[in-house]
Amino acid sequence: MKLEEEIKQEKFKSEHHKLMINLLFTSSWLHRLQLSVLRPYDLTPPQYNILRILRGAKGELLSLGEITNRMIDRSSNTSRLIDKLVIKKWVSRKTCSNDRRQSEIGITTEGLQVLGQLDGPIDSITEQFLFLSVKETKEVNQFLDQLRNQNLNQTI
Amino acid sequence: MKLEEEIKQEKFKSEHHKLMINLLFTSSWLHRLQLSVLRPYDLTPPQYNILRILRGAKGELLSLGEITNRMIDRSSNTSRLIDKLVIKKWVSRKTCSNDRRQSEIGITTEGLQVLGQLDGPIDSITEQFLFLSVKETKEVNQFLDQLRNQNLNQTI
DNA sequence: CTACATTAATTGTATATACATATATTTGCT
DNA sequence: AGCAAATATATGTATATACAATTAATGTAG
Repeated sequence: MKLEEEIKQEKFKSEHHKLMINLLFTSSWLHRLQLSVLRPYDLTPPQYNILRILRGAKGELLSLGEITNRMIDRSSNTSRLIDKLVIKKWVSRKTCSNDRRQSEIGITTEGLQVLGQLDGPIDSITEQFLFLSVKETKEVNQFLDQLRNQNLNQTI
Repeated sequence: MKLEEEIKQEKFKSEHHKLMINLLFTSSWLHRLQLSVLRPYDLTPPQYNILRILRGAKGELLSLGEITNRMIDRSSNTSRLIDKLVIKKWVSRKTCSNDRRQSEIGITTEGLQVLGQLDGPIDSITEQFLFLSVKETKEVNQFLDQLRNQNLNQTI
């Protein structure tokens, strides 16, 4: 369905305005898709994001701040998210000995196993994007990167 | 900054995978932009969305379900959001006399006033999109509409 | 070396979503 | 009419974000 039908709005003020709403709407849809894949594994999207970041670090331990910097949603409350992952034993956290304000966070073997099981299902979400050519995909990526670099966003 | 720099990830598995992350990341950025504009008016994005829907109805009263259908975020808990807007006196709600299960919800004069004050600031967010040509904007819109209509999403 | 600012992380509280369940009303079947 | 199914909304509880404030450790200026 076109966005107009989805949200029952006959027309938008401009094509640009529609694009803004479309981005938010589509991302909400994508978020629900993620949820449905992660739910059987007792993971939420931000928790999954953290596990992916830690796996990507290839054994290197990361501080909480470093994880936050790498997250898709910057406003995540990483501290409490890590708490929950530690309880599930998918993540380890200990105080950094050099700087005792920091913590050293890593993914456990169990955490890696859960991620492994999820790789397939998550890839199948990515496959939804394959109807776009690589060239088109690059163009949309470039557009999004540019969008975030207009004047106004300096203030955010 | 390119997404790679934003989330400190050197490279993505594919351009399509980057696009998926980019959509989520950019929408989160857009969300924070909205928050910063709405905050001085004591509104949140979903509450603002509801006011916009009611203004768009041009005086027609809408049921709670109808509002939900028109929202950007379908999983919003409209019932409790309306509660808060009623408390602020920006929205009115009464039981529908024909079908007492439904409610008839409308925007108040005060609600319209708040919206009026916000039109400028919100438009300035939309202006961030103007660096794209109308043709390109249409293409991205079409892409997003198509994306949501691949096989998998039937299940969601 | 002490006092003050800075930094890293945690915590408190309000708002919102996710999902299941409950309540009230209406519809439809016999 | 009587009763089950369907519909519209509300509520309970867990998770997460938003923003402010706090705590603990470190850095630094004098």
